Amino acid sequence: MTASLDTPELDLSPDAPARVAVLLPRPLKGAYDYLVPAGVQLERGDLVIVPLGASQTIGCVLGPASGEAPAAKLRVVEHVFPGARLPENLLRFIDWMADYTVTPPGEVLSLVLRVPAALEPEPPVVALTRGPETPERLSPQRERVLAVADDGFARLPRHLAEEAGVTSAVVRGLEAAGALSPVELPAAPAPRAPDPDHEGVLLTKAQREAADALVARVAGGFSVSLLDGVTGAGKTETYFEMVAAALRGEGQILILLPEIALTVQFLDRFERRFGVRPQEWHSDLKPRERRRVYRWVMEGSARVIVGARSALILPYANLSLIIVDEEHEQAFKQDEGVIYHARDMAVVRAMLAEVPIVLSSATPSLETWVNATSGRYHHVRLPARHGDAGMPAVELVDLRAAPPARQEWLSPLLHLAIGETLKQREQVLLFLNRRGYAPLTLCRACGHRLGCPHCSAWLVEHRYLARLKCHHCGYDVPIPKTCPQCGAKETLAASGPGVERVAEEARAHYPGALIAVASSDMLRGPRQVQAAIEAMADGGTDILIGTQMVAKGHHFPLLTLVGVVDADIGLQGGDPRARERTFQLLHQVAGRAGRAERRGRVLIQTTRPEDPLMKALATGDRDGFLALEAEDRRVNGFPPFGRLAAILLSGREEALVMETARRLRAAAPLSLGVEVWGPAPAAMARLRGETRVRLLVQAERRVKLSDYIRTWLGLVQVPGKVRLSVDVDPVSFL
DNA sequence: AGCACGCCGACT
DNA sequence: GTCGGCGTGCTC
Repeated sequence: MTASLDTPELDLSPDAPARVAVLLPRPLKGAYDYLVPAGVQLERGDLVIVPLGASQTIGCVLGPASGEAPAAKLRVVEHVFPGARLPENLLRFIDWMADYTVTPPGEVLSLVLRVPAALEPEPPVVALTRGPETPERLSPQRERVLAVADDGFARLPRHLAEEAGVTSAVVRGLEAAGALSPVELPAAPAPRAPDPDHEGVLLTKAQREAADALVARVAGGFSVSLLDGVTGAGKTETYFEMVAAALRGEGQILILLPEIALTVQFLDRFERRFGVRPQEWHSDLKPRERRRVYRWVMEGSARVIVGARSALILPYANLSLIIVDEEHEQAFKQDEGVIYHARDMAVVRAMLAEVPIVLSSATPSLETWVNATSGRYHHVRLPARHGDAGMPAVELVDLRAAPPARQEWLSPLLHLAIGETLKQREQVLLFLNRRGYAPLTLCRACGHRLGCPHCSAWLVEHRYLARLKCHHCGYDVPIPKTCPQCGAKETLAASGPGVERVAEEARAHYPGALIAVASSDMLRGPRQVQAAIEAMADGGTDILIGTQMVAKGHHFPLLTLVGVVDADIGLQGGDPRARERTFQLLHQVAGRAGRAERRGRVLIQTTRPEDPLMKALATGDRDGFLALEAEDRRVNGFPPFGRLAAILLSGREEALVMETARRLRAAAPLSLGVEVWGPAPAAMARLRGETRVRLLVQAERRVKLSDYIRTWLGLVQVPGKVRLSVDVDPVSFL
């Protein structure tokens, strides 16, 4: 409940009202000062309502006022939320994150205080029971309602009306007449805590050892562990033992997952192990659920929270363990608003809360791997399960030596393998990370290429929908009959393959086979995705052609052949991190082939089989690949051996954006160990009609990059029409 | 983030 | 002659 605080008389006596600094959830420079009403004691972390301009806002007390604001401006704190105090380690985390990401602290606070309604008491749910009165004349409708209500049970008005087959107006009328009485239903009880001993688990010896190593960190203060094991080695079961150990103690456990799409299976597994579902936190929660979970998080009664990256910034009353599953996933990077990497910030949060954190992956990010091999992180390895056929046989297919037929994309070798696999009545997965039919359409008469009018991107043909689409802004037009440049008829030709086009090729070659395409635009919504996955798992599909949505998670027992149609996608452009991403993705895709009893086979089509990345995929030498990449990064001063930040300028007026970028570049202070590159067109130089230019700051590890950037940006006036965003540790280097 | 103030185009 | 476009600046 909010305690109302009356506005005191202006007090000029020696014991004038205290002043506090209140951080507001807005991108303001710093905290604002407010007066504290007499008799009220405010502590750091208290949540309050304060006046701001014409309205009110929630805020968080940081401590004594700075005293910089002129006394005449000061206004008085209006309300305080009792029992809603942000813990000190969260306040320090907000500060740390704001500093590191070059964001106003108030903007970070706004991430924490996204659910102000959770601070109010939950609105009671009112049900109706039979009341003392009985109206003299009863309509048939009213009689039916009372007949239902006569059993004495309390019902929601909506349910009562439904059961009696009347409108809610009848129910309201009876309530007004006293024939029905309102009763408040008790608030939802706090969630049942997961039971660490719900189900005994049988772990292999290796899993037991790994679990013991993790359990030993519980309650031992801050530590970082990398749980490193191939898909199927049992990483989840292993860290569940650590969760169990933490549950036996006090405190809350946060499990971060890269995306909510994977959580359904995860929640099932959790429930099997611990008897109840954990609390979920993601963007799809309904407002009421969101309020509840938030409150339980703040009270400490939610013991285990599973969520996407935003779950990191909830006000846990007593955090005791953080787990980041699939830590290498890019989905942990938030790239709008406050730009941060949830995995990195999770490590900081663990440090400030003095609790252990586990990063789990089969293909760790280079940063994490370097930290683990250098001894900064504990490296807990989980070998493949005994008796598992393990990684499939991976072969590289040199597209230069044995190219596909003209206007086809599957090489003779791959076709041979597909034929053999189908003959064995086993399944094939063809992986191509390109939606649609063709990534480019060009005119054979004049050479014109069809691009998006708003973005610097080609329009992608979707033949199934008979449309051209921009995959970056949603621009979408029917496929034109004539060339928009020269007007020639029937000269537009598809260039390059997308999944639909590979499906066309497969249909032509294997007329009897059941062929399905899995890409986000062919499967609308989770239900269709689930159906496609089930069809594949049940053997109802012979050849599945899919984008990266088929790369992860799903187990297809009959799938023994994986063909990577073009392994070179993503390696163009020269972004050093693209290599790491490509390895992770293809390694993951390769892991779909084969299971316990049948060894899988993977054919990777590439024009560069001599590339160490491709060789490492073929030999399964992940650590060798990472070591090479790490060396390359070290030599070039790239992360994690150096620091990077990207500064993105965007706006509708190209000339102004360019001019501002050049001015900004010219103003960059000279500093030892810091280099500024650019301005250069951003990866997507035009996006949704805006010009985007970027500057890159590269610094030695010892340099405090955020300080440098803050100083620098303070020197330049950026016009309002130009948006500027800072991305510290960008995921893409270019 | 909201919200008010302030200078240039299409309307009663 | 006004109504209103959103660019700019402020909120303790």
